[in-house]
Amino acid sequence: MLKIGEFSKLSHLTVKALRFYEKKGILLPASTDKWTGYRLYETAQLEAAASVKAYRQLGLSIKEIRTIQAGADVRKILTEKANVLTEEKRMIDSRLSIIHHMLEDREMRYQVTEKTISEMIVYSSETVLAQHMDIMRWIPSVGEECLRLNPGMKCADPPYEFCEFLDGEYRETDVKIRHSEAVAAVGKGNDQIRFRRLPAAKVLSAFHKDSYDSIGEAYAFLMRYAEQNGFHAAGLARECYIDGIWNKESEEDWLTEIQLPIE
Amino acid sequence: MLKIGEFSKLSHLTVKALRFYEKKGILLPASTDKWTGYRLYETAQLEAAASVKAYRQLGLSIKEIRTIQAGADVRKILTEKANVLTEEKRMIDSRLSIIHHMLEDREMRYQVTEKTISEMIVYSSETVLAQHMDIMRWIPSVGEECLRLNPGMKCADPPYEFCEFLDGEYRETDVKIRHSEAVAAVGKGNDQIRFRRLPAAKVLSAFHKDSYDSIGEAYAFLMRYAEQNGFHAAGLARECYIDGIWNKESEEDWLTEIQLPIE
DNA sequence: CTTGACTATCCTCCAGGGGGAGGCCATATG
DNA sequence: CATATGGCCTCCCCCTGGAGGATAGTCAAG
Repeated sequence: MLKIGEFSKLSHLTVKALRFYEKKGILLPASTDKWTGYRLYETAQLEAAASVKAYRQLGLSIKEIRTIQAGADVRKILTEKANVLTEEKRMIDSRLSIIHHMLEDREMRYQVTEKTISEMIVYSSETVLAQHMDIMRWIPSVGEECLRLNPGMKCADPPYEFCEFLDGEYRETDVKIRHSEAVAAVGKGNDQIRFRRLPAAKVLSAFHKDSYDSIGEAYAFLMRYAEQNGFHAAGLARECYIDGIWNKESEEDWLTEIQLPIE
Repeated sequence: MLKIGEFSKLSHLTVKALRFYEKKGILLPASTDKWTGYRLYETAQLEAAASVKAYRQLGLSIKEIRTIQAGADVRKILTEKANVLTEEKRMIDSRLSIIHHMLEDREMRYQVTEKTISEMIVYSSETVLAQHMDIMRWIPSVGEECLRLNPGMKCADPPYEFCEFLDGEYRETDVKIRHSEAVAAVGKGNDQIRFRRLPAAKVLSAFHKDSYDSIGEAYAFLMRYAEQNGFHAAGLARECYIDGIWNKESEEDWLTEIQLPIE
């Protein structure tokens, strides 16, 4: 019979771990001294200890080890664990790719996040604007017309509104643009305003805090980011206006989010 | 000014997380209502929220984010993180390899663990035995002779004793064998007994619980295991006797550990 | 005025032990 | 005989990044 310290040395498990494993019921001492409370192990238990240690080294949780000891299908648990590990590995690869991408970038101006936009109902309208800056006059007019068509119409909560640029390339003039705004329910459209269900989407998001003049950089950054980190664009980028001329005086404070649908 | 729920929806961070981030000091609300205690955020903080979210998606801890915000070198932190992630990935690859190896194995009789044997002093002796089973008579005689040479000699604590088989191949007769036992200090040797410093070693370990007749399976298993999971043998396998004829009657209860030095 | 939706604080829980406090037990030494 | 040391016991707090729940106060709409 071995005291816990001796068994600890032989099994290469810490005393703490042995006590913990007893509490969790995956490695019980062969007996316990009734007077002193000392845990007493037998050499034959080294095999069981090694088994626990092997499973722990594979990353199995205490609970999983317990179910295995209770007779659960080892293959099933291991297969599940392999799937989890494969998934974790993909995650790590993705993070590593992003970190390397960030390290190559000199300025580190943009922080890209991945998020999920849930499904919603939007109304959309398209037009061609002579100049990009006309956008801030055009959007309110669309909203007003839609409200005229659908009195009492409610916007979605949280509000969500964006523009897509339909030209394949960047243009300064004659910009073809589509505006969409999320609403609570489908309403009546016309030849310009069309209601539709916008499916849920995963997007890469970056915030651009500056005047619109330099917003092209944000687009470029996001596209490069997606390309270099294994994402595939699944639609046109969405431009969401957060702070702008309507609530901030200084152009430097304007805040715009670019969302690039992926997958 | 946005209440926490609104800001939560816009930032795609949960209310709980926002409160937690405030407590940790990495994302403070722009102001707090003195009467109600309500946290109030500004749209401009969406950028900061996105930054925190981006770092969290990279796996940075709260503390790391705080040091970055405090002006620490982002590149350094990211480089360290990349190293950690690379290490984790290697670990995952190793575990996956082991799991697949286990799943291919039909019986799953042996559990292999990796452990580190620390440096120690041993005395060794070699001989050629007519039969494998003679080993249990030979080992005690070596011990006695060593004790005669070094009266009062102390064995190491924990005890560690093993045999290596010096023939390149498996043999039933004329087995060339080396026995080593760890002791507290270097002693006097002779032409048969030699003291030496055994360096620390990483080993793969498997327990064989059965009579010695089938111990070849354990060796075979361990070798195949090492080969298929990217380990490289760095010495002869060590056979450590734990339970045997000296304390267990039934051969089925005999317990032997095989340790294969690696790296 | 009521009601339901938000918000606040505070507490517990998760995994796998690590670290340490405070106390009992056994052996070895002065 | 007295004590010093070391091993063992139990109990409690700590780490992460929040999630979930209890309870109470607040806000806006009908």
